[in-house]
Amino acid sequence: MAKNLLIVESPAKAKTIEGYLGKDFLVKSSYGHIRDLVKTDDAIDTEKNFEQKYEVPSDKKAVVSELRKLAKAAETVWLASDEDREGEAISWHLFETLGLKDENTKRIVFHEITKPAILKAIDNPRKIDYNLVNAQQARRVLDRLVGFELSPVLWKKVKPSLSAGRVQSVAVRLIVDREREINKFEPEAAFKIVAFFHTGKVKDSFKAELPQRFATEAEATKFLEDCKAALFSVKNLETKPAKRSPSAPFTTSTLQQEASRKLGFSVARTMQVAQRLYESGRITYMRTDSVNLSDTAIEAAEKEIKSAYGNQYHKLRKYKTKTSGAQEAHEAIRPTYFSEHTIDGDASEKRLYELIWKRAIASQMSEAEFERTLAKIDISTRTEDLNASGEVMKFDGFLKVYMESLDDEQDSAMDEDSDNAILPPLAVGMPLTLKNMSATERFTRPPARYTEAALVKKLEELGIGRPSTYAPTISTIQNRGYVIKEEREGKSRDYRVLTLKDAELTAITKTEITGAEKGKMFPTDIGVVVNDFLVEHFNGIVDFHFTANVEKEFDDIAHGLTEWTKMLHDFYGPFHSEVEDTLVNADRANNERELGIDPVSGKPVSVRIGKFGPLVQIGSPDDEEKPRFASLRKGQMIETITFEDAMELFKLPKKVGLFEDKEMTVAVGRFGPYIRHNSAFYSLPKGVDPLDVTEEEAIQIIKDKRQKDIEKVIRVFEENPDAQIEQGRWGPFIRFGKQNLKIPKGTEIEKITYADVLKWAEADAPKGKATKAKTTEKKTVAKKAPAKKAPAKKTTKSK
DNA sequence: CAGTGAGCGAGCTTCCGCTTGACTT
Repeated sequence: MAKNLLIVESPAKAKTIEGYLGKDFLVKSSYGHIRDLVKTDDAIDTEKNFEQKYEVPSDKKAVVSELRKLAKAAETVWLASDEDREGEAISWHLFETLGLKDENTKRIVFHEITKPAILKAIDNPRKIDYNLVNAQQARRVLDRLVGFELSPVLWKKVKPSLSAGRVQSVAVRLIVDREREINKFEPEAAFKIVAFFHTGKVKDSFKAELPQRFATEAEATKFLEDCKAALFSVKNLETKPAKRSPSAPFTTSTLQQEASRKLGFSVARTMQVAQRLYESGRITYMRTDSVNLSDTAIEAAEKEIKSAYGNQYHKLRKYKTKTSGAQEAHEAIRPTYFSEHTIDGDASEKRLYELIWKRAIASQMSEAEFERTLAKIDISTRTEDLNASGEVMKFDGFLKVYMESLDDEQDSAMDEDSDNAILPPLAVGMPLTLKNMSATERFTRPPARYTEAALVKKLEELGIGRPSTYAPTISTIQNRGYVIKEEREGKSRDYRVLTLKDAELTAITKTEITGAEKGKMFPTDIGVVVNDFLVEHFNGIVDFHFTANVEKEFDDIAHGLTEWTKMLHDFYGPFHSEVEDTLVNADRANNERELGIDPVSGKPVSVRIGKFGPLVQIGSPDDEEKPRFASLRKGQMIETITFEDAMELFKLPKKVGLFEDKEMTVAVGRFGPYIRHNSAFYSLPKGVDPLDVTEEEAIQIIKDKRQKDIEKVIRVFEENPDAQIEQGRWGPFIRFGKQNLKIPKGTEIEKITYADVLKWAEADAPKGKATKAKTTEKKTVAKKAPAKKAPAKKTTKSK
């Protein structure tokens, strides 16, 4: 048995460290936290100084009992969890749960997994820092109190099963606020002047722009008219050197942002792929807020840069974390071996690795150097000057490997086409020939909607959430139905273009699509209702600075300046009163709004959240005649729907005629417009307006769909017409009544018999019972598991 | 992907942060 047991948080880390330490050390992992507050409402006794009830969750029991056994046998136990609040608490929980003794327990910390760092840590052991542990307890207890007191208020005042919390509710608020800014936004039009000149040789033409814009078409026209007979010349030339520096290596948040922009990954996908790279030893730990590189990494990068690109490309750089609240328990995300420019693996692993490699390498490279030229062009008939700018790269530096892409926000702040073209040789006083000039009507743009990654960036700026929770938070707010990531169609908009060419002025109207979105975060009506409710009654909690403020107090606790229970008392007293008060006094929230009066019945038309989502309604339940109802469609919201749009909703579902003696009905569902016929669904092709589908068109759509279905069938089983092999998206599968069966790998399709199908269907039917039986040790678990299953399934299915 | 839309009421939901697999589609 080894003399020393060293416990870290992650098994991959344990493996690496074991290699550094040799035979005397057994290195094991706790797999994160091993204890947590019990899941029931009595986890914290607010009357007794916030006394907590902890338990080892069932999935951690095996880990804990193994560690306990090993700890008993070891001479010394080294607690090597991360050096941050959570890590310190993990060490403390291990100490308590494993029944460790002070005299043979040592607490050590390191910020990088390198041999010198580990050895140095072992030479400098310390004791558990109870101030830091208390700070974590305060954090944990506060989050539980907030989450488990606010959520039930929502169940009572809005809808069951909703949730609220210090992090998720602010994330939703950001999205709701942004949506409102966009709705409120009124674009302003202005005419932008762009001209193309040459110096005699037509192929040397270059672009110039007027820095100011004209508010009206009349002013723009006047400008172009003035330019008809004008003489143009170079008035001023200025050449300046410019430099661009590389970005710091990746943290979790910046990796998520770049992977989203450059690879189109969701934050969850980025983390999944990064996890695989980490586990296979390709990269360092992927949940980090630090931009720091270890000395060994900096040296390795230097060596690689010098040998691959030359000495002039290297520049030693150390980065400082700007994010407030960063705990820097790890290194930045970097490749383990800089010499590996690419790796084996699937496509997404390769692409993400390359991104990480390039960013880390570039962070140790020299600046890119440019020469930027700005030319001012005189117009003889006007006082304004045109600007032309060009950029020549003198030295590529880090750009040889890595170019960071721009955010949407930065994007819209910049001119769409302010490219860095090359200017031909120019001299002051040189006359210029105008090729053409245009005045194009351009509109100011509303603030950009959040992508998942942009939301993570914002949360990080506000100090809300941690690297390990960004991706889960983004998932939570979508799973709760507060926000939805989707595609929305834009609207077309006309704009004017005036062109001056060969001393002739022409004007045309063009059309563009504006406001189309893909993969952006939109609030849902329920998200809006919950947000407004929380802002009205619990503004302190959903305030953007709440986390930053309590973090300061946690820091004070960590430094021994504040008693953690006092901090919680001061918070909980007023908070709990607010909860009580809201439960008694607040109205139910459904964001009801009256839109107008139905001209046919004379009854009021209103919109609100109903039992099954947002709806419009004509009349009220008090009327003798029952009210009429219709659900809102994709992209429509309670807050913004117009009376006209609401009235349109009552036109569907609509009967369009008969086919095979059965009625055909057109309606709009969750996945778009469809025809219902004989209890089957046929979606309408794109671009067909559900309101004016004719009987003939509907019949054709049904026939087309049937034809396509027939083409998909590979084989039908004679024994049962409900059993057939079909070509699916990912290959053939068996449709057996309502069951979809996988075909086992290596099976020849020709040889499948009906008996096989019956056998596979049988095997497919009952699921997941074996695994559940194992976890029924505790009464609470046994009671909860089946009850949980049923409603959870329903909600996921109804999406 | 329809239909529904009140209120009654048992028993359920819920937080954030630290880690991986074991699940399904």
